[in-house]
Amino acid sequence: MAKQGNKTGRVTLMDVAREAGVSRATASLVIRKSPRVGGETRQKVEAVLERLGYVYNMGAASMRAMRSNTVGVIVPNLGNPFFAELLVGIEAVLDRAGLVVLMANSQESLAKQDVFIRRMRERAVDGLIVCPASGTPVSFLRDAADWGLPFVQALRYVSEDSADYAGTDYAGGIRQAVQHLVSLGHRHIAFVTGGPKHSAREERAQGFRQSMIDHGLDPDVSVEVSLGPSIEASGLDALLNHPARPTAAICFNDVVAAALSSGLYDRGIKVGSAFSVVGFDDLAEAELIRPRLTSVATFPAEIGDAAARLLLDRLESPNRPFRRSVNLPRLIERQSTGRLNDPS
Amino acid sequence: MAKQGNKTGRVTLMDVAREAGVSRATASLVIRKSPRVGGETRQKVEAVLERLGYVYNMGAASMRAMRSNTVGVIVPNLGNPFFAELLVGIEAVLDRAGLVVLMANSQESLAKQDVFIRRMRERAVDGLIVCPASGTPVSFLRDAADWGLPFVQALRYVSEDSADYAGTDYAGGIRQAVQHLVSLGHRHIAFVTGGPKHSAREERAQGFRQSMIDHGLDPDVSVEVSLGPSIEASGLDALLNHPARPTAAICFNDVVAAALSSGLYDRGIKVGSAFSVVGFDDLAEAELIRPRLTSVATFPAEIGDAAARLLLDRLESPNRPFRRSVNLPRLIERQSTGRLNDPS
DNA sequence: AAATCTAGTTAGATCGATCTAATAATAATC
DNA sequence: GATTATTATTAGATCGATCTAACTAGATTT
Repeated sequence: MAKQGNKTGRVTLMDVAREAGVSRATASLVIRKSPRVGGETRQKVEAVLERLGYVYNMGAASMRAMRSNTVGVIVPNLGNPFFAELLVGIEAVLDRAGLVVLMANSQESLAKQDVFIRRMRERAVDGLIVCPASGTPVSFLRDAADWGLPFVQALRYVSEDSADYAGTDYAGGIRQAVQHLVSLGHRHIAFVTGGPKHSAREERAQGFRQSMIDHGLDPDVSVEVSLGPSIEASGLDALLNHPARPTAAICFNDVVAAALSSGLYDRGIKVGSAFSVVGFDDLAEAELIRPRLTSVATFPAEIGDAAARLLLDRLESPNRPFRRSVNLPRLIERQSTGRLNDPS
Repeated sequence: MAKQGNKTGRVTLMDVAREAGVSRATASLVIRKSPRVGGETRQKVEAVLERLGYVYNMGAASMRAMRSNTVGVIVPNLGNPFFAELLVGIEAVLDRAGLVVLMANSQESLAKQDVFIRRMRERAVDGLIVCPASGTPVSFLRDAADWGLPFVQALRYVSEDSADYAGTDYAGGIRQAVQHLVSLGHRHIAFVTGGPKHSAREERAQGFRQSMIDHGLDPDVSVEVSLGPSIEASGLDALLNHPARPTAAICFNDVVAAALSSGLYDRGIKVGSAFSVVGFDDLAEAELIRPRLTSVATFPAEIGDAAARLLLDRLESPNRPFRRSVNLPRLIERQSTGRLNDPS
């Protein structure tokens, strides 16, 4: 309880050593749980540790040990529950490994992203998990390599083969969605997208094209809308008045799908019968909106889990070859998709 | 570009000093933007800084300077978009102040919360913003004070007057909801709650009781449900079969409200006409579900903003008296509430 | 011209841990 | 019984910054 009489008021290893009648070095070995210290000494030191309320000073330690037990995580849009879930998964794994998360929200800004990475380097993070902001240049990965900074890409990649990557099989997810709609009789299917451009979006768009071609259908029915809480009228018009007369739409993500679904509802178009909508990500809201949203579940927390594991593995052996961890998404059929009515 | 030949490979202030032909001390003054260094010298050093790709070592600095420019933030449930938004607000303010966020998710576990706080102390955070897990003892604040750790409570408080607090006027929000329902003709109103117990929940419950009493109505119609993506049947039964025959419900938060709304929908009870539902928090989904959810907006990002400012102020002057920053919530009327039909 | 002031710079100690290499004490081997 | 291992411990250097207090050299005052 009684504080030691050094300047800062903080209890240091030196205080502990003095009090326990051992050297700093021995005290250090005790807190690091080294087996090279005798049982009696260990107990004595541990008692003092507890009694003085000693708290490890990671800053001092990381200076010599070259290990901060801290990891940086940068997401592009924390306000999106999808990324929040990703963070949940990452945090849970790193927590169990005794690591702490330095978190930052780049808001898709390259400038911010750069600043955050610098701040994290200043804090000597052991590694970085980043969902790269839209437009991140490839030099990004080269820089990280130059700095010797272990680096995992999550959800999006800048380059597939020069860093670890954890994501999900976006194209495969879209394929399931197309397959589902086709089996319900739909032939004219639109892809509705929006927001910033990046690999995850590109993969979905490509997956859509390819799946449509595989089914012998027109792959060019694509509509771009601006993202927001609700869909703007022009986007809805573009979809409904599209020359291809789509009867169903696959959306880039659930936010777009929810906006589309409520937009259709407001125009009196019955979602699930008159028009089918498939979302992507399967956020909690997919289950809550009515009609319940059919969506491709991507399990963001699982992806976060995988990303964190990739990083842990790399910290353990920095020179292992790069890996890709690709989760398999799964279509969750609900009420927003239905069998195509014969046109009247 | 050319790396200096020290052991770790890292460019240090010493390298910079040598290269620029000045002392470490001067180089240090330059990076700290001290006015006590000459213009010519400054430029020379800055050029070298850039050329060598110098990165500040916060760990080394914080050891002497007693400042890590790092702040810990602990939330009880990151998966809830409400807390994610709070985090967005906190992060934005701290980012602008050049501080970095150490983030942790306590999942309402006191044990985890304790571990996280220790880890943050180990990393010498300058301060802490915490939404205390349910059941956090008052000793918590005393400990923080003992450790000299600047501490802000967000959304929930353990004690009102022994630490800063940023939250919202929960009782006032509930009052608006009651007022709204009463003005629509409702007389039998239920309060639907769930999840862990804490000050924010208590304030809402108290606010409900008081508002009902003020309107001369029965304040005791309260139903507890278990939180989850959808509402369990027993909770719904308890509400609908309640002896007081409520015609409207005010929910603890939007997650409960959305679950209730869809539960009612599934039983064929028209929300907004046959039964009115008011949510709390006004998450994005309030706008997306159908019927659109009437909800009390609490602007979590704003609360995060306020919490972060409180912390910044306290870091600046550690001995100022404690403050409470209470946001004013606002009822957003949508479609889930409607005038009471005359009972048939 | 001596004394005082100011602005710019710096050597050396220091923060709190870890690492290296050495040492002492005991046990195992020949 | 001398030599080699093994185990437990430690003194002192070190990581990379900041702080303190001192020291220039030139400008200003007396």
